[in-house]
Amino acid sequence: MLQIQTIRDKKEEIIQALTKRNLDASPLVNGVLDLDEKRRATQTQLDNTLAESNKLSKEIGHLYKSGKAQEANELKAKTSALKEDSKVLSEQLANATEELQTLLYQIPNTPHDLVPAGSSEEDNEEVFQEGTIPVLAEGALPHWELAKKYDLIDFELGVKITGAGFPVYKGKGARLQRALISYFLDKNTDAGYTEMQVPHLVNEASGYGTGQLPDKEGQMYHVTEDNLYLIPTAEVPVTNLFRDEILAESDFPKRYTAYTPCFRREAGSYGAHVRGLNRLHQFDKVEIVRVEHPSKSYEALDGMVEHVKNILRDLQLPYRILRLCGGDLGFTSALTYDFEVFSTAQDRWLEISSVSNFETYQANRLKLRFKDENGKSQFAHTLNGSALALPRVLAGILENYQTPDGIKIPDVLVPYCGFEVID
RNA sequence: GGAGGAAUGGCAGAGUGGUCGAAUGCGGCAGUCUUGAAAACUGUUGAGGGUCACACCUCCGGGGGUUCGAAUCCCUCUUCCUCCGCCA
Repeated sequence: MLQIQTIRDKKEEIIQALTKRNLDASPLVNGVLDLDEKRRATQTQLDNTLAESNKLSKEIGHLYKSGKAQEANELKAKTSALKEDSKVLSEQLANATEELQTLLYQIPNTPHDLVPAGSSEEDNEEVFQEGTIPVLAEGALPHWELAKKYDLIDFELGVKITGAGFPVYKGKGARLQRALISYFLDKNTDAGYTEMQVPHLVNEASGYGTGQLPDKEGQMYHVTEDNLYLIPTAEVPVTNLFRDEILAESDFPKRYTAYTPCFRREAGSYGAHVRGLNRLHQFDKVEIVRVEHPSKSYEALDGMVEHVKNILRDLQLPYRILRLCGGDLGFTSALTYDFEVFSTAQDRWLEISSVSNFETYQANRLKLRFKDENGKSQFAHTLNGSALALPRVLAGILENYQTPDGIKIPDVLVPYCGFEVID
C-alpha cells in the first residue's frame, strides 16, 4: 500500500497519477487523510491519558513504600476515571486504525511516468520486438492437437482425476517441461539469482504481504481447514521471506529464483482463448524476485527485462515486449513489462512473462526496510518477474518448432531433454 | 496424536509485581592509543507512533484478563525443544 506520509505530502500528485488507472482517487485519498487526522488526534488523547495514569501509578508505589497507605488509596480512586477514558480511547484508536487500513488497501500503486494512459490491453505499448516468425508448412497444428498427436499432454486424464485446467504431462512432454525448468533455473542462477525451494501453501499474513489479500482473494485456492492458501505464484512465498526484515544497505542486491507450481482459480474464464495450455488452474513457473535499494530498482527492472530477453533469444522464439497501460497494470505494480511469444499455429501472442517493479508498495505491507546511510529505516523496493512461465513457452515451442516430420527441440534444450526431436 | 519444558534486544543470557525498554557478555558503530592493524580502554548501539524539535505513548512470541501498576500472575493461541507413538 501507499505510505501514509507520501499521501500527506503529495496528495495531488497521487490523485493525478492514479487517473492513469482511470480511477478518481480523490474520495479515497480524502477519506484516508481525514481518518489519519482522526487517528492521530485520538492517539494524542490516549497518550496523554496514559501518561497521567502512569504518573499516578508511580506515586502510588512510592506512597505504599513510605507507609502512606491512606494517601495511596485516595489516588487509586482518581485512576479509575482515567482507566475508563483510556479504554474508550483505545477502542476508538483501534477502530480508526482499522478503517484507515481498509481504505489504504483500496488504493492501488501509483503508476510510473512511463506507464501509458489507456483502459485495456489494446492500449499497451509495444516497446520491443525480436525474432523471426516461422513460416509453417501446410497443416500446422495448434499445441493441443500436437499434444494429442505425439501423446505429450493428456487434458482429459486431468479432468478425470481433478478437473478442467489440470493437465497430465506424459513421456517426452513431461521431460520437455522438466528440461525447461532446469534450463530456466540454470540461466537464472548463472545471472546471480539464488535458487530457493519454498512452500506451496502460504498463510494469511503472506497473502497480505504481497497484496493478493484482500483484493484478489477469489483468485487463490483457500484451504479453510488450516487457513492456508495455495500459491498463485512463487512471488508470494519468496517475497515474504523478507517480511518484517530490516536489511543493511550492504545486503543489496537480493536476487532469488524459485520453481513452483502455481494455482489459480481463474473463475469465469472459459472459451476458445483458454484452450489447451493457454490458461490453467495449475501450471509451473520459474520466478525471479529482487529486493533493491530504491535508487537502483529501475536499473534492476531493466536488468530483469534484458535477462528474459536473453532466455527467449536462446530459445529462438519470436517475442515482443509490452509496457502495460494504466488500465491493464496490476493493482500493486508501478511499472510492468509483459513478454509475449508469437504462436504461429494459433496466430496470436501468448503472454509468457510479466516483469514488475512494485517500488515500496509491497515493502510497506511487508514491513521490509533497510537502514540508509544516515541510519534511518526506509522501505526497500521489491520486483519480480517470470523467467519463465512454462505452459505457454511449451505451447510456443510445440507450435513454432513443428515440422511435418515431428517437433524439433531447441538446441539449448537438447542437453536437458536427451532427445532432439519429438516424433 | 500423548506427556513435559520453553519463548526477553543482531546473538547469547539475567530479570518472578513498582525505581525495567530491560543487567551482563559477544557482535556492530565512533573515539583514544598505533606508522598501520590487532589488543586494551572510553563512549555508543532495538522497533513503531507522536513532535519543527523535545516531551510523551506503545512493544519482552500473538491475543485476552487480574492489578492503582505486569517481562514478571491467570487464560488462550502459535512456535520451538525433550520423551513416547506413527510415518515419507
